[in-house]
Amino acid sequence: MISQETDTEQLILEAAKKVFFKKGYDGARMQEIANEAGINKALLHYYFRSKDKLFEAIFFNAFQQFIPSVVENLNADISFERKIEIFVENYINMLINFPQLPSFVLTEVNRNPERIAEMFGKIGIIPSVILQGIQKEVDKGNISAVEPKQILANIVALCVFPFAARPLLQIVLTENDTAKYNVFLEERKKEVSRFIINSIKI
Amino acid sequence: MISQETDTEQLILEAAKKVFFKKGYDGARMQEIANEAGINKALLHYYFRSKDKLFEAIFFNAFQQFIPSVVENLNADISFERKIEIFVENYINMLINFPQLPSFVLTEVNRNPERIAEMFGKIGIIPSVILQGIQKEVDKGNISAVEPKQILANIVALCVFPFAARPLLQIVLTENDTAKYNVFLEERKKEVSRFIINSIKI
DNA sequence: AAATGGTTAAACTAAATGATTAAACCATCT
DNA sequence: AGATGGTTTAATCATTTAGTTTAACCATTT
Repeated sequence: MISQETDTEQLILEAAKKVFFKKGYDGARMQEIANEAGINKALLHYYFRSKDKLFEAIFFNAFQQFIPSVVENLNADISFERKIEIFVENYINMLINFPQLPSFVLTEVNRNPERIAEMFGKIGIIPSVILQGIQKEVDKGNISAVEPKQILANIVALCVFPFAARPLLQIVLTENDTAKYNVFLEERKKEVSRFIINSIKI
Repeated sequence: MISQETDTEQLILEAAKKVFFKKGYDGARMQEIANEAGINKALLHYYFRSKDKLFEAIFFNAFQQFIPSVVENLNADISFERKIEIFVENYINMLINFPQLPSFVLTEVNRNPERIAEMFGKIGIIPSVILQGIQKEVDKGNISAVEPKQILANIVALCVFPFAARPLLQIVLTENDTAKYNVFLEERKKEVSRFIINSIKI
């Protein structure tokens, strides 16, 4: 019984993720999700009551995955440069595994910006910690006196944007060649940290 | 007569832009556009035949505005660093004036990536020119030997991302304070070019 | 002022879609 | 075998929505 339930529920979640990621909330159709899962449309409502609820499950999960937890890394006893290298490598690796994550989250976040604040609360992330961590490095004189805000924005932008804007950048940068663009993304793991470190070193 | 037509047509375009920018193609409703324009829904179809056609008009315009034309700037007889400063300042200024442009274009580009290639043709932009321009600077030894692809991606990412991800970044960076975030965006005009130049100088 | 032709609106249509209901199904227990 | 209770489906509902039709409107021309 239980295995039955988790199986179907899981099946639905995977199908819903696929469809929502591709079409967004407004473009997704319950029928299409049902087809994708190979089940009857009424089952979706049986398990999740409404499109909203089903979407919420998918979105919360995606949001959690998209917002990186950097706290452990920040406290580690290594140089700031090394911290950046590790973060960038890990985060871009994750994005390579879930390439539609940025465009999905950004689209939905823009569609409904109000509910985002409470989302941060739910996943227990305190943004200020990261900024303070960077400020400490400035105070210690390890990096040049740039506003932590700007540094953090730069790191995230450089990691995420190539995924969020892939359809455009793939044309502009690699003649719309998917394989070439994948190479470009691989190279960014080293390139982004080199770039960041270069720009903030004393 | 003519002024009548262009007036109504313009009215529709402005209303459509407002609604499409906020809700996206799938979330937008013809009725809402009509309300926004203060006219009857049938008039939308009278002037634009279909939702698709109306959207196409809005999207083409937005796309054109979003893709910067850098050719003149690239050929100007000034240092590469100065070119970057000018581009970044102009582009971020434009984005400050049309802040929803990035999220709208990126959302729609991801929803329908296939049609983008021909869009570039229509607006007469040859992406390779920009990359070649950067390569020339590398060859001349003006900047360090970084792949032009990476440099261009970095410049665009740093300019666009703070607008595309504003609802998230505003919480993380400026405690969800709109005025503070606007200051942050202003500061980026200087910050981004400083950042780029620092990272590619020999 | 009557006719003409473009413009606007009200009413309507057909299809799609999220949601509900009621019945069928199926495994487990007695 | 029959009852029980959760699971799945087919059929249906109510609403929304893009698009159409028909008539009213209005300025210009004759």
